[in-house]
Amino acid sequence: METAWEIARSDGLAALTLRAVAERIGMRSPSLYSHFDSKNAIYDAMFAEGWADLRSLTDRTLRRASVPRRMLLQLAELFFDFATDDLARYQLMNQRTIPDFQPSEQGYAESLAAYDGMRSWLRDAGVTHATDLDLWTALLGGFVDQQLANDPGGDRWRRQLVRLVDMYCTEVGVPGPQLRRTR
Amino acid sequence: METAWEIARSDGLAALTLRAVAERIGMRSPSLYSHFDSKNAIYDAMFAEGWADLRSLTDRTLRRASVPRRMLLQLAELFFDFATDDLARYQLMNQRTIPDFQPSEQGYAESLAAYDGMRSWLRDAGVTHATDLDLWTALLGGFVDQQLANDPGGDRWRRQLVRLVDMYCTEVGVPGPQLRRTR
DNA sequence: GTCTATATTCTGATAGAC
DNA sequence: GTCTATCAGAATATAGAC
Repeated sequence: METAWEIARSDGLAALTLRAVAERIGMRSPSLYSHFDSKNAIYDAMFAEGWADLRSLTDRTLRRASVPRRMLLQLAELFFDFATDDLARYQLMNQRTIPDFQPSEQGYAESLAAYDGMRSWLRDAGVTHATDLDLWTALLGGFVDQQLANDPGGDRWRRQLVRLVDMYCTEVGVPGPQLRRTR
Repeated sequence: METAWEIARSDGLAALTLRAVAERIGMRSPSLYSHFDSKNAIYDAMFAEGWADLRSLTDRTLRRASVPRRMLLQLAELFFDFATDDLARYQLMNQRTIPDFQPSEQGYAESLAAYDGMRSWLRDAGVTHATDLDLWTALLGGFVDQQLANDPGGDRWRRQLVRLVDMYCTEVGVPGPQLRRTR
């Protein structure tokens, strides 16, 4: 798994091959079939691991009962940094990059669990409407996408996260003063 | 080109092969090299065509001098519908799905021209700050991504576009009354 | 411009010995 | 669990006849 992630990160998600994985760990490709049923099974394990990592990171990092707007900003920064940290992982988790790959029931469940986790944090901030949740995911995803596509390694969108959270909070009615003073 | 688009749409962008293209039009794959230098040259032509189509569609459809908020809504709907109409096209134009592909200078110029077009429409609405433009692209892209990934063919995010435009206009200071009355 | 033929390389996957 | 050997097929690309 480690090696698979390394290859996906450096050469692209679609460039992942069994031979490349096996070679790097000093094995032959058929031996991998003792551990995974197919290549897609590797993608699937990576998919599940990505979502599990995001969830555990969130649980370890965020603190409840802080000022709602501050908490949402932390949530946004956490997700943004996690996502932009690894393009291949983000593509696997959130975009349909690999034509044949579809997550298994387990993998899908992992992604739902992560989504539920995020939902509970938003609930703590008083956000419960389904449309408000959809708005949140779209805003965050959009920022991540632009950062990855148009300024990889930079902070052109990352530095507007505070503004984004303020705008969102105002829109959905999260109380509290603005986090940011000027444009 | 037509056939290449068809294959990319139905089987995925990465599933595009010279053989498949040639077969569908009653040719042999080597013959394609009389028209394109390489496979990536086909991707490149598709990339440029996608951006050119978006630009010409925008120029043909939008009207200047309407109410700023209305015009921005039209711009948003136009882009959203164009993008969600064809996942493969969107991936090619906006995401790094094909590991080896990088747009040529011409293709890149086409994308810049389309971006300039969008910028001029936003300028007409009084939006000029670079950060405000970045915010616009991120918001729109995020909506498109969520629609494609989580509700393909549906309208779960599409129907929140009015809300998005209102929120954006309020944030960046586009004058005029709200387009929408309730959540 | 299109064809046949072919080079070269890579792919995921299986059979079966150890 | 790991190996060798191999399958069956696919991929992009080139050479050269017509």
